[in-house]
Amino acid sequence: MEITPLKNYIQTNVDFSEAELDTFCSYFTQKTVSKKDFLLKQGNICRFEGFVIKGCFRLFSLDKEGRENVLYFAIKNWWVTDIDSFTNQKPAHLSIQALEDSEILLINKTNKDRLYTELPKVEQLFRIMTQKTLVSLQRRLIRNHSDSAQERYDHFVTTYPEINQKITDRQVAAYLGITHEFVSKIRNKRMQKKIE
Amino acid sequence: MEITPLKNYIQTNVDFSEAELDTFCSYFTQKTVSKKDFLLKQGNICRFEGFVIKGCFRLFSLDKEGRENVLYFAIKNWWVTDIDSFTNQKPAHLSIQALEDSEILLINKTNKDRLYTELPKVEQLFRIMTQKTLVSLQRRLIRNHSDSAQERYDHFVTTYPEINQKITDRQVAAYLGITHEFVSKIRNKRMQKKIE
DNA sequence: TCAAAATGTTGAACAAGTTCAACAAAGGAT
DNA sequence: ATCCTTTGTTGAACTTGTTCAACATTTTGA
Repeated sequence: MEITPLKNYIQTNVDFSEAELDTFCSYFTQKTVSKKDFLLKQGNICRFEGFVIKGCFRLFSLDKEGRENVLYFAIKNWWVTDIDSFTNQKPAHLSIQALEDSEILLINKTNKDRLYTELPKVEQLFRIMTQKTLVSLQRRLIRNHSDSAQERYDHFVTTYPEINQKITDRQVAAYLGITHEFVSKIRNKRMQKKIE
Repeated sequence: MEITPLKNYIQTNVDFSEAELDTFCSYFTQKTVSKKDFLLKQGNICRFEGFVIKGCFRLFSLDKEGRENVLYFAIKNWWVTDIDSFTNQKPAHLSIQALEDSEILLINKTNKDRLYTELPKVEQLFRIMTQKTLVSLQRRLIRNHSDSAQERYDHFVTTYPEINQKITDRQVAAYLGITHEFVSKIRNKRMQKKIE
C-alpha cells in the first residue's frame, strides 16, 4: 500500500509522531478504480473518505434539468467524500467518478470514528483541513459573482494546470457553470479578434 | 453578559458538561455594535471570532470594479469571522459590518488557542461547525450554477425569512450576485405578466 | 481495425441579466 | 418639519452567455 503520500500530506498540516502517522495510516485500505467507474452515486450512502494517490476524480451533482454540475476535481493529494452523507450516513447529494484509472486510499466510518477517539490530534487535522477547504470555497463563490466566464476560465487554467491537462473542456465547463460551447469560444479567442 | 444563547448553541452540536460550557463561555466578551459600524475591514487582521446575540451583520468583499459581494448575513446564533485572517493572523479578504444595532460575543486568538488546549472537545465542536458550513456552501455554489436568478431569490426568501426581513433588496442582490434593479424586476413579477 | 460514441468548433437566433438614466418613495439627521 | 441621502421602480438599449444544429475530429470499445 502506498502510504507515503498520505504521511507527507498529514505532516504539512499537523505535528504527528512517526508512530501516530503509522496508526493513522493503518486504518486505510488502497483501492484501484478504473476510468468511468463510480466510487459513489447520488442517493446512496457514502461509506468512505478517500485520499487520492494517482489519477483523477470528479465530484458532481445532477440538477433538475439533468445537467451535471462539478463541485471539484481531485487529483493526487486531494480528498474525496460527500461529507454530509459520510458523517451522518444519509443519502448523498454528490456522485464521485474516476476520469482516469486511479488509485485511492479509503477509510470507512467505523475506522474514522476510532481514529478520532484513539488519536485526538485527528480532530485538529480534519478541522484545519476543513477550514482550508471552506476558505477556498468562499473565495470561489465570490469569484463566481465578480468575474466573467473568460476570467473564471483563465483563473482555473492557471491555478490548476495539472488538473486542466487531465480533463475535457466539457468537464471544465461543468465546473465553471457555463456551456461547453462557450468554453470553446473562449479558448479560441475569436470573439476577441472580432472586436479588434 | 448574555451567555445563554451561546450555551444553547454549543449543546446542539457537542456534548459538554455544565462546567465545560462555563469554561468555554468565560473566554468571550460581549460587545455592542452600532448600525453601520465595522467589526472588520478588508486588509486589516481579524482579531476575533464572534457569536451574534442580537441584530444583523453582513460579511462582504469588494471586487476590482468596486462592487460589494456579500458572502453571507449573520443574525442571532450565527458566527462571524474571516477564518483565514483570524487563524493565520494575516490581512482579511472580508469586511464585517453591522446592518442594525447589534450585540455580539467575541473571543480573541490567544483565548481561542487556550480553549483548544484546555478543552480538547472544542476541536470537535469547531470541526463539526466548519463541516456544516462547508456543506451548505457547497450546495449554494451548485445552486448558483443550476438555478436562475428568480429561483435563487425565491430560495433565499423562503430559507431565510428572518434575514430577508432585516435587509434591503440591494443587500439581497449583493448576496445573490445580481443587480438590485433585477431584484426589483423579479419581486414585482411584471416580467412574468408580460409573458402571460 | 473499424464503427460508434464522445468531444470540440462554429454560426445564427435567442434569453437572461446588465447598464444607464430618470423619477418616486422612504428614512435619517438636525 | 425639512433637507439630504438611500432605496426602490421602470424602461430602453445593450452585453454576456445559451440553445440548437450541423459538421469535423478524436477516442473508445468490440
